[in-house]
Amino acid sequence: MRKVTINDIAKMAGVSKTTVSMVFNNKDENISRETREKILNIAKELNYIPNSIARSLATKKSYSIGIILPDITNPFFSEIARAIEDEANKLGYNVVLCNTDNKVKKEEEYVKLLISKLIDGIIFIAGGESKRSIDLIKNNNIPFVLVDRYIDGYEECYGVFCKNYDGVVEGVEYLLSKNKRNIVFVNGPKDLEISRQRFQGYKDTMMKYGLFKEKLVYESDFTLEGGKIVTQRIINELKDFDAIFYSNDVMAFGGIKVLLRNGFKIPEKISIMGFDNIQISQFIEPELTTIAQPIYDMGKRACSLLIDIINGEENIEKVYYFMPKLIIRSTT
Amino acid sequence: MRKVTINDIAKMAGVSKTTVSMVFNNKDENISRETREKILNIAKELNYIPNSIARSLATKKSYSIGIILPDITNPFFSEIARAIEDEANKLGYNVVLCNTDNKVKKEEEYVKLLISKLIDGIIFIAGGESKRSIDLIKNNNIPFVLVDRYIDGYEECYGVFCKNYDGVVEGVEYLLSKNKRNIVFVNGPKDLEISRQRFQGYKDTMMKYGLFKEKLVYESDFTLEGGKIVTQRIINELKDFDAIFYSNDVMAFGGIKVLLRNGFKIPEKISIMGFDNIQISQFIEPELTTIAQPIYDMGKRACSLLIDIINGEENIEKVYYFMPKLIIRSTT
DNA sequence: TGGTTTTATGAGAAAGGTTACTATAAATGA
DNA sequence: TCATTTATAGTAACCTTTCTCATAAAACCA
Repeated sequence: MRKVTINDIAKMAGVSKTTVSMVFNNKDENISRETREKILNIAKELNYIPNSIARSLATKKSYSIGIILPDITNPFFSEIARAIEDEANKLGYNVVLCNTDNKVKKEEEYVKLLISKLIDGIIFIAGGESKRSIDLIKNNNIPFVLVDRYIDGYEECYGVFCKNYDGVVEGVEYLLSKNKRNIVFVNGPKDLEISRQRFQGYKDTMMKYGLFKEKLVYESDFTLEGGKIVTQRIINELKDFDAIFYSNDVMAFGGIKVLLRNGFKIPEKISIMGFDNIQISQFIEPELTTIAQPIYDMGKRACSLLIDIINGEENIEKVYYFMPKLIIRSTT
Repeated sequence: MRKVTINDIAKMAGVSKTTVSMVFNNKDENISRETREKILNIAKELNYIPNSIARSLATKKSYSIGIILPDITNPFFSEIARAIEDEANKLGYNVVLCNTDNKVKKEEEYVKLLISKLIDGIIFIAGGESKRSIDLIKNNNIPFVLVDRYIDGYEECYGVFCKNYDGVVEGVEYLLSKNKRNIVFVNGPKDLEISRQRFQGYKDTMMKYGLFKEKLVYESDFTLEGGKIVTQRIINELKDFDAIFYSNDVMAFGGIKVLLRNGFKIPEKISIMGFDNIQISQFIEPELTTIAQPIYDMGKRACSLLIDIINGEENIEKVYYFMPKLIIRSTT
């Protein structure tokens, strides 16, 4: 049972395949109603599904975009991915998923793969100093959008980001206003620009009030497990601290767990602040106070921006900055 | 700056494109070392990336698989998707992501899309009575594997499932052993076969001890929000209940939250049991007692099974049943 | 040594399904 | 009747793979 092609339909309808193709592509202002309908009927009868691989080869467009991200299992990324996929689907594109585990090597391999598949564009959430991947994409003239993760030295790229610095400043100010003084900051991997930005927000604010101390700063890896481990270290090493600002929600979850297990009262004894506002942060108990990124909007915007670039729209805004905002819940 | 093709390389190397193609496909036992190396060098120099669309058209293989699931934002699915993607990548395939929100209409559209893209196979996590989609896939001879969600009347399909019935039985027995008697059961959408199976496990076990009561059974939709809502109803409507068995973890999270807010002590006053064992269930506080599905293994198996089918392997096991197991934590 | 058979190497062309450009025939209009 | 429009056909191109066939060199034999 061979697959039905445009040729079969042409033969059955007694017309050329050009005509059939035109009908399917709405370039049919010159086709008689009669012919058009005959073709459409035959197509439906045979359950014709166009071969978009062949179409892609001819048009050099695949109507697919790639999305490269560290780990779909991380709620922050799955929410972004969801937004991207929704928007892509709406605009007639589909999405190829690539998990990199923050490995630049994997990123590069995926980039090559995507290029070879004639992907129309890439949404890239970098896992590190991903310059080689970016260069590869650029050299092949593939439209791309960076999301969430800035890449140092590639400021001229299209991107959708969050004002990390301002978000953290707001968070720290809030903790201070609650009379917290020894605020621990759990940073993300420091080879990520977003980590540096978030940390800077913390440092500057603490400095401003003369409260900054090197020993209050910890680093972890944005994972649940990492949050647990670092929190255990904090408990062991620090005598007095009255708040922990985790630079993402996921680490905060791990941390809260360890703290509760160790008998710390939240928020009475110690306040917890997260960053991201992933969906579950309002479902755990106690609910997490956090700096909310508009995750869905960011993903959606990234996708529509990418498709604008693909379509060669004019006057595109190159970079979008979203403003995060403090959401006060029960951990502070 | 046109894209480099096999032709360019052939011309530069002074050979035919056949030769170049053979070199890249390791069908080169008949090519002299000299020629091979010349070709490889030129390719590297020009940063040649093969056009796999053209290759797909010629070979009728795309080395892509589609994964159709309700919502990537749901941790259960993102964990499965992650497993699938890992395995696919390992075997040289990539993955097209499709979120259906349990809408059969969306499923069908995606199926058509995937077929038109010459996808090599589909992993299908059904959102309902998805017979039309399945029929479409079958009629087009696309290899596919059902995961997690059984489809009534399609028992002969390839599939990777969990012994839902047995899992729930084990869970209920455990609750009973803890002297719980009024065990509420929160079922999933009843148009899903897995819901029916899980419910049956509950019903049979409760019946066995003469404890089954219609009013202890509730239905929700497997979402966090749904879990909250149904739990509020339970609190309002039932006077005495000493345990709630949620038929997935996500609903349990929503439920725990509502219960805690309403002053119920967990597990002292009421025990909570979930189903799935998604990653966060061990990170919330209190940690969730649940019936664990081997989620990663199931995804991995589904993918390798699919690729076996694609490769026409012989003697393939058609259906895999994974045995869930009780994991006792702090909510019971 | 000369001629024939193998073997190694690679050329050429078709096929895959579609689009896009050009050409042509028929119908229409002035 | 000629020019224009309308409707459709023909064909090249997209880039690979794959099959068949050709050629030159090497090996063989007497």
